[in-house]
Amino acid sequence: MKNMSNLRDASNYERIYAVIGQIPAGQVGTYGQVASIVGGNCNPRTVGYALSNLPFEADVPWQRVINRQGKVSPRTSALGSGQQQELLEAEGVVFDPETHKIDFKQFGWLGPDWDWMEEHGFHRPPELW
DNA sequence: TGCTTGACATAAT
DNA sequence: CATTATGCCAAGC
Repeated sequence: MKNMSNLRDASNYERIYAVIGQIPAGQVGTYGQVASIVGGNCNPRTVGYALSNLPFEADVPWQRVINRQGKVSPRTSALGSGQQQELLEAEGVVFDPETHKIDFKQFGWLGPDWDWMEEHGFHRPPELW
């Protein structure tokens, strides 16, 4: 286990996983949002790629990361987007029965705690909702 | 080194 | 709403 108190020198993947790990149950973040928090040479595609490379057993709440449309990504790995939606619903996230989208105003993650970010060297994410 | 692909985002059409 | 185009970074070949 690495020293999680300083992620400034950690790889993008570790930073991405660390940020996603901060998303509480019942809330969802987006690929772009995670990328913004991680900052630097990290983009939405990098986040998606990192998650696609994520081992199944990894202790990362990957299901709480969805796309900007408010829907689970249609190309989610073997588990399938249906499974991802189930996991989120089990956490209290509600999908619109018609559009199959979640309401970011209700379930949108506002980012990690300020002190957590300061302690780990992250910067303030843009307020999207 | 260069090209292609990918669990994306955004703007234009 | 869908389709296209472009930008972005990491991996694989």
